[in-house]
Amino acid sequence: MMVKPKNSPICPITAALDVLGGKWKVFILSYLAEHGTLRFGELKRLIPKVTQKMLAQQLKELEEAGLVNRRVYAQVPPKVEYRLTAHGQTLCPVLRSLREWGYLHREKLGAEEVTCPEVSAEKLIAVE
Amino acid sequence: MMVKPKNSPICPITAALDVLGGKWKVFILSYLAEHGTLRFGELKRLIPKVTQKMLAQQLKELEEAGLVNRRVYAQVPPKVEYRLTAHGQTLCPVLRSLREWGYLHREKLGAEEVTCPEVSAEKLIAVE
DNA sequence: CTGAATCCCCTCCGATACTG
DNA sequence: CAGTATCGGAGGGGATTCAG
Repeated sequence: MMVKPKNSPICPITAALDVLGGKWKVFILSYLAEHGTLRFGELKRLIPKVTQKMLAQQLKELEEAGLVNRRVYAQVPPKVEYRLTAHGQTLCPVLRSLREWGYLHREKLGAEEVTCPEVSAEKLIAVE
Repeated sequence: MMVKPKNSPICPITAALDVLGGKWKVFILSYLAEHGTLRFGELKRLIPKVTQKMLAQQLKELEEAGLVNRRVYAQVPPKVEYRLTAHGQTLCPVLRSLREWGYLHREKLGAEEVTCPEVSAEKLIAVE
């Protein structure tokens, strides 16, 4: 009697991207995975280019998705901490995998960029 | 979009998202990882909601990023095949990881929908 | 069949200002 | 400190048409 999905069976990729697709969500999740618990301002500092508005919005969506937990301390000045939920923690392998690839990918880009920046063409001839 | 400042030490996440951030790129890469080689029309059929324009655009960007190889057959009607480059193949673990998580996440969503959505004790008390 | 080119709507998101 | 509210520009991306 499991009234299953009236909707179309969503593919796994879609299911994942629905939740992770935001412009800053992977950053947020990644930093939370790394640091465990972070305050709003700490996240803001870790992701300099995000605006307050977007950070708050993305955090809210992540919370609604059940990936992030929001804890408010009743004090002045306000203090709000964010951390991954148990379900959010299941993303850690994915985030590590992505970050690892990004690291290697960046290295490869760096290797390709060697062909130009500051060394004159003359000096490059010698190589290879 | 894929503008990368020359000499800034980009974090791995940024490096990864610069290349994968497009709306359809993960889908494309995932299907190519699964099928090995696909024609344009086959990709279009596998991702029904993408438009021709976006599919072509995203494929072009992936090609420029060095993740996808484009092979054109000189014949009429035209035939163009896409596949992952060697470097693109290094993404397979990431894609598998993501897809696996999406699958489990989707299951969890289904399970959660059975429960009462009225229960929202969002603030303060956060037990785990 | 594969793709480029146009038009154009509509969402996203940045800047700014305000609140508790 | 941690948000919310509002406005407005930029551009993502959809529909359509043209081309090889």
